[in-house]
Amino acid sequence: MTRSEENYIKTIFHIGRQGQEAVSTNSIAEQMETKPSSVTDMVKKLSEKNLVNYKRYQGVSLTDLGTKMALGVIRKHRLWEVFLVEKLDFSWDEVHEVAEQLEHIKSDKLIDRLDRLLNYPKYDPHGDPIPDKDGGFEERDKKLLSEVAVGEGGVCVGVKDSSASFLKFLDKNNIALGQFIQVLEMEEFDGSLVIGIGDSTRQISHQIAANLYVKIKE
Amino acid sequence: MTRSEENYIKTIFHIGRQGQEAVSTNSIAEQMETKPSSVTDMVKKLSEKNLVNYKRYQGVSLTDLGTKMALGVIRKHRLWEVFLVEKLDFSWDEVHEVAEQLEHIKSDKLIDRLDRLLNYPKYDPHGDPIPDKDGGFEERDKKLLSEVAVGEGGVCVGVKDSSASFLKFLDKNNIALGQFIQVLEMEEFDGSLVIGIGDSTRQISHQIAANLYVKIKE
DNA sequence: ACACAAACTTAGCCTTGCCTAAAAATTTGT
DNA sequence: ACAAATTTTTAGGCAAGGCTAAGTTTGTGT
Repeated sequence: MTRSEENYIKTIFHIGRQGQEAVSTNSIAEQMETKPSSVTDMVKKLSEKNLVNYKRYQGVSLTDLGTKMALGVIRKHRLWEVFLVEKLDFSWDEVHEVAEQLEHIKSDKLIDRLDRLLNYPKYDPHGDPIPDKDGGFEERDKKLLSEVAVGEGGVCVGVKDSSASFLKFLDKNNIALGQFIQVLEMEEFDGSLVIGIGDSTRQISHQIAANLYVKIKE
Repeated sequence: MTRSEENYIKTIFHIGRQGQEAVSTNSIAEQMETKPSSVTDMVKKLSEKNLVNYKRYQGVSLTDLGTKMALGVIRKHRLWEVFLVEKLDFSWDEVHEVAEQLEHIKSDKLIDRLDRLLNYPKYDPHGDPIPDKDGGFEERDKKLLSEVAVGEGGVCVGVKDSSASFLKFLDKNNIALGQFIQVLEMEEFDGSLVIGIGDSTRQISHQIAANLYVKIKE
């Protein structure tokens, strides 16, 4: 697979995750910052290589082979992200861009050894699961903070939006994975929350809460 | 610079090192396993970008800017090689291929942090010097084993040929960087040597000796 | 000195991956 | 149900980086 093919497959996988339907040409184009006509071209090529199912005007979905390839690229991406944070002290808002490049390096041995060096991590710095060698992975049992009942709380285990700006906001407000967050109040009017982190409390907008995943303590 | 441009610049640098003359189109083509006509095309492009000096039919040489770029790529290549050996337990015959891919990753922060992780190494696993951030590097004071006088010896500090087959041969014969090698005898007829390594002695061909660098003990 | 070989360049073509403009299919609103 | 809006595809082009075949230029041998 070429670098470009890998990027398409990966994008189709990501779009396909939220909504089992066939993925539309336009959504792929938008996500990849390219034009729909380019997507059509590539999708035909991927279809010939048996990586996607494609019928004109009907959108695409990954074949089993395509899914396996996508998981391979995602595994690499996320392992490199862990490497950058754990070994090179990158912050979690800096890793994506570089990992986008590193994910295309072709060497099974490299990625297996990297996995070992990092001690077989299960989640990347944003809390997303890292597929294993065979493509298996377990999504963590988690909930958006915006859906947690007042009075309850949980450990922060991931972010939905992993844009640099959101991640930087979290850093500024001392919110990080592993922290216990408690929902103290919820404002009816705009859905904003008062949350407790450690000894302090903070007010956060609904937007923020709707992009933070927590794991409820049973 | 594109990946391809980087490869050309790097190749021109390497060929230029042994013989200060302008580098010929054919030698570049041969080294890169491409055709001379392709080289001409690319060399024109590099010339327009002020990376090489080029006059039709007269060969090319790197400009200062080109040299700086070449050293940047070589720095990355060699640092990644150290990483692969030191952190991922690759053997020295396996690193080149993967480093050829990794050397094109674009991130200054990445390479500086990698340098730090590896503790600012001065030499790669084959004994070649690693340029620093500004392109400075010191070639080690060294001698080919084939040129060492009988009775003398030195510490093995590098290889001239770093092909996988040669490196594997050295592994098989327990020859590695850092080892003390003594020239015990030299056969007039074919230039082969009897050498001492640790407690044992071995016979090696002139070919082998002419590709091993040692540093003479003063 | 000059013919010929070797080295190099040019011309024209190919593939990949992208683009714009225009046509076709599908979906939507009433 | 059917015209309008939207989505998707097709057609035709472009730049990068390669290739082959056919010139040029340079260098060499006698």
